[in-house]
Amino acid sequence: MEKTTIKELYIRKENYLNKKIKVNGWVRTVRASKNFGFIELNDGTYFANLQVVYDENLANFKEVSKLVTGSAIRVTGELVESPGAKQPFELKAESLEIEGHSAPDYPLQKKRHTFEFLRTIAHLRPRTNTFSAVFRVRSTAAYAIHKFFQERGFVYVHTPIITGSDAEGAGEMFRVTTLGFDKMPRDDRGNVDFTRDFFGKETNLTVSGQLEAEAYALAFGNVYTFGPTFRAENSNTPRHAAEFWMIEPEMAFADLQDDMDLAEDMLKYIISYVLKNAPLEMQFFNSFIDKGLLERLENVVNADFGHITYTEAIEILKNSGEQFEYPVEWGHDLQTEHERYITEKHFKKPVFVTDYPKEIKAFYMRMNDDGKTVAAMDLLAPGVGEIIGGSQREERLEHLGKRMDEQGLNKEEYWWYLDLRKYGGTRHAGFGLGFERLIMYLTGMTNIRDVICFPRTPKNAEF
RNA sequence: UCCUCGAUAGCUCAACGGUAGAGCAUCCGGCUGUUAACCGGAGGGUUGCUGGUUCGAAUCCAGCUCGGGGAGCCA
Repeated sequence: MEKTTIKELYIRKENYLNKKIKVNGWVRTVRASKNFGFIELNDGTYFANLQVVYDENLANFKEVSKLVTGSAIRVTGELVESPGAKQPFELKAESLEIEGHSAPDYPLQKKRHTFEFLRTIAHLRPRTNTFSAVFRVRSTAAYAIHKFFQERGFVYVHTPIITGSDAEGAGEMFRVTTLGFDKMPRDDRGNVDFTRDFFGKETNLTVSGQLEAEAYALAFGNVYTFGPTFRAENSNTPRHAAEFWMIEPEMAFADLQDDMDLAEDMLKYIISYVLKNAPLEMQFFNSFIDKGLLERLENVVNADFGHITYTEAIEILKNSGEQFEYPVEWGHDLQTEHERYITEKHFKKPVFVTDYPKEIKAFYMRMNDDGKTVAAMDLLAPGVGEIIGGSQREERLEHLGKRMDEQGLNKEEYWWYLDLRKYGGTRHAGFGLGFERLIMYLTGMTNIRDVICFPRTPKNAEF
């Protein structure tokens, strides 16, 4: 007999009622009496458990009554209407095989756990309702991203994980080496001799696939990356991880406005897709994690995102009458409190802030005609702050070289990046979306460690 | 890295200078329809670590470790 999922039973119970079925799953709890008992069974496909009723007719009745939470079992029997009020049906067990016993010290109990504790058992937490929902939504959102870009003809590019550029400018990097730490080869001046290393040069884990994506955009037109990214920053916040996933589209023959249009379309598409394809999970989050979640997401889908320049943002903040901890002044980067005011209080919806002073932005962003600002955009969203950062790239070789000089970058190391401007350079633009931050936004989860299966953060690489 | 709060049984918490407790979980027993089942019993602790103050420290003080929240860096 073919096995059935518990989700299938709930969705199409009329197909199974009063018929013999077979299910697999893990025991959530056992309520045993002298001559019969109940098992709450969960197979990871649905929030609701399947109530299994068993009695002395089971060959292994005594053993079943002693099952410990967490045990893996297979049950065959008839699905019948339940006399109990709390479930529409139940499985009357005819045979129950114990696939894997659980030890008595199984750490998950049927009562509520803190997320902090569950992080210490990251290998078991996917068996809880919350994490079951989080990682199903994560999977759905990942699919939605591919679907969005593929439907628009974007080419999926796998940029390297190991990079030879040691200054992509996006943050501290993890070094990749096969050199032994106890006897590092040294050159004449006592520096580590990387010519003896595996790649013959210093290499690191990537902090961004953007530069490589630009090369492919200037061949395919529209491309996107979607892969792991690594930052060695000592960031101890609920929004940062050392290993995370990032989506980086890049479009040739596109300017900043095209870039923002794409970002807005993409966000709305993903949200709509997840709302439609993971409705149970989204209702769960709305009920137990974040009461205003569905309303907020539906607003985002229906709202036209706000657009202001950095200079306008400074004016709004100065005229707000708010007392900010950090002073508002043209030329300083917007602080978290400033971003929150703009998106949560002033606009009450996602807002693109554009045209930042060149001093506070990366070298590759395109210089505006005013000579003071660059064609950058940050998308600020209520609740999570900066969710997307992007720009139109500097395609003019002279301007790019000047900016690299200003920021003290070694142009020789970027020879191939500069070549892209030399051989048929075009207007082009792109952005980066932190996948985990998107998942946080979609689920209402407030800690990035709870939307990554096995999160890597400073002092934490267990599992 | 800075600021701030915290760490007591497997989990969630109480005890706040005077004998370390409860609920759940676990183990044993009872119970013929349970619903975070119920009833009875049992085991379970170097109170994060190190030092100090005190007749006496889970409790007060210092340092350290780890964790939460906020900030910076950013996605």
